[in-house]
Amino acid sequence: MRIATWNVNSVTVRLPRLTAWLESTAPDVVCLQELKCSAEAFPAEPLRELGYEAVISADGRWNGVAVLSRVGLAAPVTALPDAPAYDGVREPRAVAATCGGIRVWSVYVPNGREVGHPHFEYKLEWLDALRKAAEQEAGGELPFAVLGDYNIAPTDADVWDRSRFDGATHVTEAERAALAALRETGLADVVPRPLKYDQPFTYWDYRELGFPKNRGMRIDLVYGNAPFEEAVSDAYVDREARKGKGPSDHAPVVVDIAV
DNA sequence: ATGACTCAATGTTTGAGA
Repeated sequence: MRIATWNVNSVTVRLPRLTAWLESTAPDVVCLQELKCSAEAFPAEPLRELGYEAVISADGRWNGVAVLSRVGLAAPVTALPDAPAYDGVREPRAVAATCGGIRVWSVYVPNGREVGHPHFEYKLEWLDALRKAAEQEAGGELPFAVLGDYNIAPTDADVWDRSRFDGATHVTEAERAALAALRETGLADVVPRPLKYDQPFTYWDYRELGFPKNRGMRIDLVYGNAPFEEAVSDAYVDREARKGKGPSDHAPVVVDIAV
């Protein structure tokens, strides 16, 4: 089975690239983030024509997540239990489903904006809610993984120049401690191989030639439990999908698993 | 070449992304 995660930065704008990528890559399950559309505007029909069912959580302008599957969608969940609200709103940042014998969550972790900003506290609280949800599922026999845009670089090697990140979000001890707590539920970081260069970056800023200069970050992660991790046969970042006209600023992470 | 930001709505500017 082939499973992928991709922050598409607007599923409506990216639809032509998404459908072409689905046809060329042929994943069985895809976790999407940053749909940036209402539930009504989600392009369910063109995806169905390619054989994919979808479970989504979306409410308009920002955020929005989905799981696409062509191997079944069972036991869908469309919100993270006990997720904190921000400005009084519970944002659509997590969905789950069981697809072909694998339990997956698609997550879009809050950005945090700046250290000390209320959004940063929100990020940490949201990650704690995710940890509690993972505790319920990570210990089972079923292959289980939380895939998505975590907005955290797990190590200093996961950013292109650590000295540029002093005082910034995405690299702090508090954020990395939240990731460590998530791993302690029984999950491991499935690190993909890069197709070029040494580091498997998954995001490059649109500005200032970020991609051509490979000024990237690894912030799109696959956290799998033992049955999942032990079945992984390959994992890579599809940087080809970041090239050309009109890409997302994130590249997909693709995992092949012997299930 | 991989090329100098992009997206959606609050819409001709703003907020967010990271």
